[in-house]
Amino acid sequence: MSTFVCSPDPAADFAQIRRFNRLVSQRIGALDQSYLKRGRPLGEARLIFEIGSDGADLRELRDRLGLDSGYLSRLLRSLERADLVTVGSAEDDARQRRAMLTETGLAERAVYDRLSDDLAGSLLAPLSPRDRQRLIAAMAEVERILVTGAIELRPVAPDSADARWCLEHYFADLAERFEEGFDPGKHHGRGVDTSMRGIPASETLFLVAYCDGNPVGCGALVVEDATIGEIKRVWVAPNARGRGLARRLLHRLEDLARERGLGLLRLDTNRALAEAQALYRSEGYAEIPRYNDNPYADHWFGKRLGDTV
Amino acid sequence: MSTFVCSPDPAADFAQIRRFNRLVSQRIGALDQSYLKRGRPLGEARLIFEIGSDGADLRELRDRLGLDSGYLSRLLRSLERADLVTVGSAEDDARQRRAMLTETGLAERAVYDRLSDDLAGSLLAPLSPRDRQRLIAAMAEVERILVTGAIELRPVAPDSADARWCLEHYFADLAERFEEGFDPGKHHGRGVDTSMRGIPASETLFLVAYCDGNPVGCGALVVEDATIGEIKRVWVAPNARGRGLARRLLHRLEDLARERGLGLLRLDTNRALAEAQALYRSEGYAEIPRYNDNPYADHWFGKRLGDTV
DNA sequence: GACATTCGCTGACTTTAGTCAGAGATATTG
DNA sequence: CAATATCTCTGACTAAAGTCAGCGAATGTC
Repeated sequence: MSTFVCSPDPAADFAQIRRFNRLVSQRIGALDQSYLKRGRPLGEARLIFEIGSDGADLRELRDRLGLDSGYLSRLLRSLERADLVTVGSAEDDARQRRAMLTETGLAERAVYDRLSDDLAGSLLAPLSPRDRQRLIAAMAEVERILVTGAIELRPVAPDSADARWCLEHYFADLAERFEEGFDPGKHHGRGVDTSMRGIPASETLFLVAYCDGNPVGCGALVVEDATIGEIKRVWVAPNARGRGLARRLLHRLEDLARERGLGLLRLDTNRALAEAQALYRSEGYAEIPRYNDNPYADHWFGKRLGDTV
Repeated sequence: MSTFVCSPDPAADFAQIRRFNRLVSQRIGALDQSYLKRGRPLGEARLIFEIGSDGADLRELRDRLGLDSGYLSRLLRSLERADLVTVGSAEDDARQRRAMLTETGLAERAVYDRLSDDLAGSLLAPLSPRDRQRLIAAMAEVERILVTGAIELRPVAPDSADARWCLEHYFADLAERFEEGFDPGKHHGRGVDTSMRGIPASETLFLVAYCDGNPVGCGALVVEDATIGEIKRVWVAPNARGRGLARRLLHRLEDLARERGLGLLRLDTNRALAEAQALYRSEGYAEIPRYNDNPYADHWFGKRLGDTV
């Protein structure tokens, strides 16, 4: 692998991206549109697609498609008239409404699915098997990296809904992976527990990684005193793994620690979490003696900050 | 490199393509649109972009953007009113008209160019240098393969405008590459000359490779008698090289020869054309003694058909 | 030179997309 | 229970996109 990582010519990169954008929106965008129309306004077609087989709340549809409330209402009326959709009230809140596809609507959606496959097929058809394989691989790569770029880290309150959501999944993951199982109530370090046992929130910085508004990972920095911080709860959702997100979270937490003037970061980890240990070692964390009584911890790591600033 | 070339699961490939389409049209298409609007209807913006710095015939614009004649006219009127475009008659045919950007229009287009770069930059900005490099490479790969897939081979009359266009460029290429230069008048084999010197067209099958309607390569099969054919004029435009197009042309010509029941294919080539020789050898052509008096030929190749059928 | 054809233009039209204000039903809060 | 907020729907609107028939000028054809 070559050692220089920056492209020698940013203008060439831009040109490549522009060519790509142009080609893809021409070839795929245009085809997509005409394929998906089926003699129906595009807005309605997208709606059928987006409602999906399980139905969807109007709120959700508006958010996802970026539609005006009135406009969406009108589109749904039109689809109702065509007997493709029914709109009913939600059970818990009669103000909210939920759109469902009818039998006919489901059939229509199935057609869209097939057309979408046809489109994919039409891209692959003229290619040699070798090129097909390469195309798929390159598309997967583009997708992976674009999605990676769209993930952003935001500080949130440790007791916010998104933080809670992440922690629940984190704990469920741990319960599966630890040989001894995991019970979040058994040990509470300082801060960042779902219960938050009285530690002031200002002492805990909680980051959530969002992709298109959905949380896909988290990480916390617990400020223990003026010089020492603890890294906790670094977790990445299964569908977001393989993108270096854990490392990104770790870096950001370290940056935050440096901003606060902390000189030492510590963390503990379980023997089952091999990748985590590898990550910490590769980031300059060295194994240190036990510094807490976490029953689930098998290894303790520490890293001095400041020297790398 | 793995030996199996077909993906084990076509449905997974389709799913990958659909995910890609979705992501790209969402992320790039949407951004593109909002970037390119600049408070102007999208149609007008695209038009400014498409007219380009050299101007464009209305015919061409309609084809490229898929616009109705009346609609295009109206869009241009609107741009003329804004002093961005002038529409004048073509020199040779006063019915045809040509749109040109004014000073202001050119400036406007430059802004679009810059915005397009900004968009590219916004995709790269959040990425690590390593991911940037990978993204560019993967985009280039997707582009290369998609374009390759869009190239189609069509039989045309050897004296058609497109065939002539290819041959002119082919001859110009040869003149540059042959040590001894090249004068198409000096030698005329049977068929396929620009002049066509009286050889019945039915004896010559001429293929042109088209990409988006533009010729990007050619190749001919001259049927010499009931059993022997000659491959001639295999050429690929510089901007379409590196996609295996020459091989594709050759394969198609061989298929045509087989359909006609020919048993032997021959061809000659100049010593300067090393890649061509490599191609022919890799396709099973073996060097044979001189069979014609072409003054530019240094090597003669032959391949028996039938055994590979 | 008459005739048909091509090319772009205009007028009249429809459809699609999108916006905004307010009405009406339902839920939440004090 | 009243006030307030939330959610969806309707009516009235605008802008953009697209379609179609026919006109008139320029060109090619017989």
